Amino acid sequence: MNPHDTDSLSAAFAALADPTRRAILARLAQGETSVGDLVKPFPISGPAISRHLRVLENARLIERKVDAQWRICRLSPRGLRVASDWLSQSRRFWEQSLDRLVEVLEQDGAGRPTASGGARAPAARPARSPAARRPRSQTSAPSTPKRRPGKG
Amino acid sequence: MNPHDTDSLSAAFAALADPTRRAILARLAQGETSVGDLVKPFPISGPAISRHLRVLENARLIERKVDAQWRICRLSPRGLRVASDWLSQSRRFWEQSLDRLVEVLEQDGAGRPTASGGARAPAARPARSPAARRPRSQTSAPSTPKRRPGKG
DNA sequence: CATCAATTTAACCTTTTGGTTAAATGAATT
DNA sequence: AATTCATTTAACCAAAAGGTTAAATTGATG
Repeated sequence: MNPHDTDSLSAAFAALADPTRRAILARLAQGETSVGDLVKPFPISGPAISRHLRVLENARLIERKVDAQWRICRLSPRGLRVASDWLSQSRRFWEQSLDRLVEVLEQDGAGRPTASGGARAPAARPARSPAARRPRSQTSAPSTPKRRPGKG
Repeated sequence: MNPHDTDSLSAAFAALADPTRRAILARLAQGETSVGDLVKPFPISGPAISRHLRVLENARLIERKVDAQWRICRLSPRGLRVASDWLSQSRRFWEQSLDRLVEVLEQDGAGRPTASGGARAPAARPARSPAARRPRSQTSAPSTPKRRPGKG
């Protein structure tokens, strides 16, 4: 997850988050088409579709070529691959994480994480122990301001 | 693509489109955590994170359980699976489509879609009247024949 | 019970998004 | 040159998104 990828990932997911755009992509999966033909099946105006297409293009999900006065749109594998790769990798990773979690929960339901070996699944959590649960007097610093620092 | 799936797909992709939320997910992949701990690494306020968490929850990407005054967040496989499945399926489909397209382009540049098995890749194009408007050979004839959109 | 601590809700603000219609651009036809 | 068609840009608007601070809520504790 380089900062570079972050950007294009965001663009790809944002583009995919819109049903109209997904429908456009589905249509393009059947073959390249002109903008005008893409407009037809939708109840929204040409300019609206034009902007959806720009979003898809910026996300590298489609490409356009010029054919006289027509702009022919077709799928582009790039953006899709970026998103797909991120997702499948994440999923694999998360599922490992979830597996570890399940393991831990099964083998000791009372739930003290055993910070070593088993799993760091239940990782950071307010330390709650049989004997101790004091969010207040952890050390001797009771002067915590109620208001969060924040900025203006 | 039922309307039901459409909705949750949109939610999942929209949730994934934000880098902060992806960072939260990455953090949760290392183990469940309290909201407070999730806030720490980010330069934004608690309420902001809280809202990100709600978005993730609505997208079924995380779940929360209550532990005293803490809300413990953990990954949820559902939303991720929805998005991942959609993407990998789409990708497979699109790649077939792109393959067919390449095939067509390679085997006959003049573009006879061969509506049979070959590809309906160049599918819908501005269908003009049969003999209407052919682009009379433009001044600087490019190598790729400027056949008018619409079947060749 | 008073109070602290963790989190959410409320109210507000600014930017982005998705839509509209009207005008502009560019290519092809006449 | 004028017209027509395909598409984009411009200007505008309403709703959504993401952020902030202040206040409310809920649980634990002395």
